[in-house]
Amino acid sequence: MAEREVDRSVSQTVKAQLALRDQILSGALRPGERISELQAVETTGASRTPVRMALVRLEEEGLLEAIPSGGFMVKAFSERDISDSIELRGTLEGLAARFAAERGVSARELEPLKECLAAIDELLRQVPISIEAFSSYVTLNARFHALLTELSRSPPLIRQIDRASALPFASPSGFVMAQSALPEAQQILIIGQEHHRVVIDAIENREGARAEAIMREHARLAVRNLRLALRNRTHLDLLPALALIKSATD
Amino acid sequence: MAEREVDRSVSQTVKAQLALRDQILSGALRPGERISELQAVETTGASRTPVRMALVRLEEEGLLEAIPSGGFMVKAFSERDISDSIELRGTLEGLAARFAAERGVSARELEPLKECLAAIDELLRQVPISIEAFSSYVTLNARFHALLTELSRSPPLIRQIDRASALPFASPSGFVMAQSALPEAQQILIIGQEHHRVVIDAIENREGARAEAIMREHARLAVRNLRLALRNRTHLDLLPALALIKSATD
DNA sequence: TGTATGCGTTATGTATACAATAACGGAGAG
DNA sequence: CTCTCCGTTATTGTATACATAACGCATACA
Repeated sequence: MAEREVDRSVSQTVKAQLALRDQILSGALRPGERISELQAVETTGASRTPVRMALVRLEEEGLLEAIPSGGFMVKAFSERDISDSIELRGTLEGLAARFAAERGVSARELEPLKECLAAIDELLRQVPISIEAFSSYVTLNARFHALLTELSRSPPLIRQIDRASALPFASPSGFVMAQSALPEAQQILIIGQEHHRVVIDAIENREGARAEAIMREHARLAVRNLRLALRNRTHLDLLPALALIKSATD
Repeated sequence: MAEREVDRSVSQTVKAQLALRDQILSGALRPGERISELQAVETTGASRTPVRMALVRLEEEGLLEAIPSGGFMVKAFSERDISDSIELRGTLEGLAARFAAERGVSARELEPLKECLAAIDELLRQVPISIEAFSSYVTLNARFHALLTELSRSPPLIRQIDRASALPFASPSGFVMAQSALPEAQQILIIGQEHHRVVIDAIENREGARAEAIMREHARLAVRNLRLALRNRTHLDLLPALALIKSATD
């Protein structure tokens, strides 16, 4: 078939990677399910070579698992895998905060962080928070975490944090959304914002240990809340990525 | 050419990946240098498809960097990148030690760690240590760290530590070899062994915080020693992987 | 002499054909 | 009726051909 429609604006590899990731996170492909290359070729519109490159990348990202006899399957995660991933990310972010504090950060570099902080404050003034505001919160929070990571000025650490965030439930947006399933959601967001404020203060005052400690606490709080949220399964449709949890945890 | 000699014992992709990694770590390909696919095809004996898969994997490993206009180049690291990578790994291992301590480890699981410890003690009894003994030490030390990581029983964490060790200088073998360049090498090994002993003790007594702290100290020591070793550039041929340091640090 | 443009060469991105292997099903024997 | 073996089929692994974009060089014009 020569009349394959080709979108030349992005590479076929990237297109296939995005499409497959969507399929996985949306739950169209279930955990444990084998991904057929041919099927992926049909659904993504790319040919086998870019599809295979995308599969390799997704495996490295942690969303897929190589099958010894060949091919890939969608990875399945236990509840503990998820909480460990969040704690792992918190530990890495703690190190980033410490690096930032110890190495010093100019007022100008801290500016965007403070803007984020102020914007979130504004959102949280609403009681109860609206859906739109919550959506903005998710974006701003992710931005805050990304900026904080950057402050470490450590490419290897930034890279590792990015990798740790590849798992959707371990990303800032992911765990905020998981927490939102709880009745105390608003209170949780306010506490989280307090953490944000403290870490900036610690970095400004070059208190590495405090900066690190608060980010770890931030993550531990997220873990506790995730545990609670997983009890209230009814709300979990808020986090489609949780489709990745293996059903064995039921 | 149909008469390409093919080794069917391992996949061509793996073969290419190993061959390319060797070329990078041995310094045959210099940092910043662009890797030509065609050239890689010739040197590895695989065809372009497996070579490309290997390149993608090596990029994800952190040894290569994608060039925006296409293709890959050998990544270059600054001295700080290296020390950050070691500290990063130490932080992750600290978390692993804490998990092990908090979650509890049976005596049977601790057995192989203790065997490692005893074997290293045996080696360190030699003063000065022989080349062969040092080589055994490198292996045993890597084994100790791998076993400790496993004790965390956290697949996401184990995975992340493996990734952090992909950079050769950040692996246990890597930094031990870097330290060996120092005149105080033997003393350093003895201190490291003391750390190993403490972490096992902490895990046995379920002291998570102490187990974590000692692993982080272990890494910080390695960083300090690496800094010293980098001053004594004359000895650095002991660590071929240091070919990855960008010459800008001269 | 310097710069800009155009063409040619080379390398990468993509598609597909071919080969090998593993999984699955059916048939036959115990 | 069940287990095993063989054949078929489907899917992955590999190779290569083709398309396209980038780089460099040369030439011409300012």
